[in-house]
Amino acid sequence: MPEPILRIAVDTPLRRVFDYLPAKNCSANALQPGIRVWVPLGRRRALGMIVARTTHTDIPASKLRRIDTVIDDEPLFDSVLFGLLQFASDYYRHPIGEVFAAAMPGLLGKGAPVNAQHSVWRLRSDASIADIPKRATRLHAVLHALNDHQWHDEHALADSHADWRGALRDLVQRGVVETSRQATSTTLEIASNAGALEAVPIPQLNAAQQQTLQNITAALGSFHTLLLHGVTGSGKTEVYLRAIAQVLERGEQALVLAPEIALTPQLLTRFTARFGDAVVVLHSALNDSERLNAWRAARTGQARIVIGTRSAIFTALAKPGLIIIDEEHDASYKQQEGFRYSARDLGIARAQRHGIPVLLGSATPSLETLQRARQTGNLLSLPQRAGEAQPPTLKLIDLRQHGATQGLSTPVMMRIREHLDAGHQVLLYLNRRGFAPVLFCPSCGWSAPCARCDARLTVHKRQHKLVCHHCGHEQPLRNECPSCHAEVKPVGQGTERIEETLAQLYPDAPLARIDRDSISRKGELDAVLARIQQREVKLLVGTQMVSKGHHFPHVTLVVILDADQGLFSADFRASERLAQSIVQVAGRAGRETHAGEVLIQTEYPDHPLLQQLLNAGYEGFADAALAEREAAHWPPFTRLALLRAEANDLGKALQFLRDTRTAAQHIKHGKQYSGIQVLGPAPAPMTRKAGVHRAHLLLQSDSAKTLQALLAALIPKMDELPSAKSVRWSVDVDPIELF
DNA sequence: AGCACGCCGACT
DNA sequence: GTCGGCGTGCTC
Repeated sequence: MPEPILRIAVDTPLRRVFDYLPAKNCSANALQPGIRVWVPLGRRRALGMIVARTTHTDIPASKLRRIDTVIDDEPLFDSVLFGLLQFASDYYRHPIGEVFAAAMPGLLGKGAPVNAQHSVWRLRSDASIADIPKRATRLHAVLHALNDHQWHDEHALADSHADWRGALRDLVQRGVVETSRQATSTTLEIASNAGALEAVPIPQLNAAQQQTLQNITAALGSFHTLLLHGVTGSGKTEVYLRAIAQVLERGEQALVLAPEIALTPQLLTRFTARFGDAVVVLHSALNDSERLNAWRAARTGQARIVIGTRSAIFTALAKPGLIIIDEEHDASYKQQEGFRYSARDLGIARAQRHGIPVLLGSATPSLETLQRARQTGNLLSLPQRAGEAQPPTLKLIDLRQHGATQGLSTPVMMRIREHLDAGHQVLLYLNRRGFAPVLFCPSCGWSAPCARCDARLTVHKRQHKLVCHHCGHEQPLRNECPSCHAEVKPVGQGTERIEETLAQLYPDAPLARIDRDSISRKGELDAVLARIQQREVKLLVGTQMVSKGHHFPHVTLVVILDADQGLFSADFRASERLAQSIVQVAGRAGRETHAGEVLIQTEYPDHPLLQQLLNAGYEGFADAALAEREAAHWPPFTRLALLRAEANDLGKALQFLRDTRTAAQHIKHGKQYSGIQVLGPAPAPMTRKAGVHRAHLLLQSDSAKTLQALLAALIPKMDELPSAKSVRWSVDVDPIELF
């Protein structure tokens, strides 16, 4: 009988698998899909994942090599997760080996055992105990404990002698005792202790929360995609906690995804206060072994609740019961380089494969999710704030009518004063860090450019630097124009400048700024948040960082300093993002007893987007935006794939994409790919970034299926194009950034 | 991605 | 005379 052939995914950027012969002295049954192996690849050894067994290969026998070592004795991923990863590799057109590598903690990718291990010892069968002197009581004490010739662990030997470790070391050295490592067995606790740990009373659910929870409970046990559209402060988290308690009652696990920025200590405290050490967290601050331990705990079922960021969607789970994706609209769920997956979309696919519900929560759902929920009817709403809190009132401030000095209009300045005088806190939002976005010469019109990007340098006054926010390049701040030697001026507003202006206007009000420049370490953010909580800070200015996840219960006035950045963008998603930002920031206001006030500064108060948002809320905006998307054939009514190319000169990138376009047209002619538009190629909006020139080709399709079929045929052709050699290119399926 | 091979410039 | 620059090609 011929030897089986193993198809193995290796961690390389190659879009194919490799065939190998079984390892020597290895039972064929040990080689199952999902098992990791070490294989020779070229001149190196690589970690591979068995994806299939066959009996036939087209690879000539002379080229076939043998698996080196089999790492696992059971598959790392269960069949559902394994299938999901194969699907993801297919769907996102990313090399399968890299997909597997991305799905496991780093140490597993380096060959670490999947199960926790501990040392064990036993008496060697050929041991000659007679040679050990009688007076060596320490050694004999340990030998006595080992006299049944079985493997013993630390617990079994610890009582034998005070220095049992030293004795074992000696016995191993004498060749009397042998040592090994055994998998640490774990017991899956099915009994739930949900609620038992809560020291503080569990809040009562209001009627809407109760209804929502009932709907989620009813969905447990089968696949549903549920959208929980709950306004800020409506008590989504409490609903999650109650739903999770139900999942634990069923003896199942819950997987909770959140954006990194929303994984605040407060949120984690809420989970651990309710569920104790049943919770594990997977976030960026963990080191490799902590991450592996959390992952193992989830896989064995010891951890009943897993909270994590994007990549946690790949956590192996012993008994999954519910997937929750909080802030599902957040762009950070889409990986923006390499394996460009969406954790939200894979979360839905995973739930479907497990036959469990997935709960997508947001105050500002993505249009994709909203459209899906409207079609399926699985829309759960929490339209009101929980408790006493009132919704904030939104008002536009017409900058053409009022003008602004240093970015602040007169009505805004007055309202800030009034709120401060009433003893309240004020939050100002500006999504632009630094002092000013441009350093300008009024005499000759020069403005400081980045040498490597098609962008202006941002003025950072305090650090006395000019910084490119796209490539990180820095140079000293200058006062003089390099071409005409006139004095140069910072133009426009950044958070640093607003902070300075506020300090001058309200010298009595303690001030804090929250952006990437003022907060470098996570601890600093917590410290500032604590000062705000304790009302030591009265004025708060910040970027996106302040708009996500944090609660500012004493803030009664929110000012959106510049609403106009997203109004006229070429990117069809810009208006959605702007609406989400406005609603999210507005949600920071008035979360306690005082009603909040939101002032939005704009040059375009009549803009339909702002009008819809003010008059009809996020739902009204979404209706209008969806109608626009449908008319313009944008997602969610079509599907996109973006082909990006970069090269040291733009011509090469464009030439490659023109060749790609020709190849795509060719494929389209050969088969039935109606409903696919090939748009471009075109230079990227910021063509030169960090010294490389970038261009795009966009594929737009009526259906995901045809788009997939076209990509499947097109990508191998792209690999073979001669013009591919001088460019770096990548595929982005369901892109969210079109540049 | 690694990792080699291979063919042209500045150094002990 | 070598060390080493990164273009090109291959990995079952």
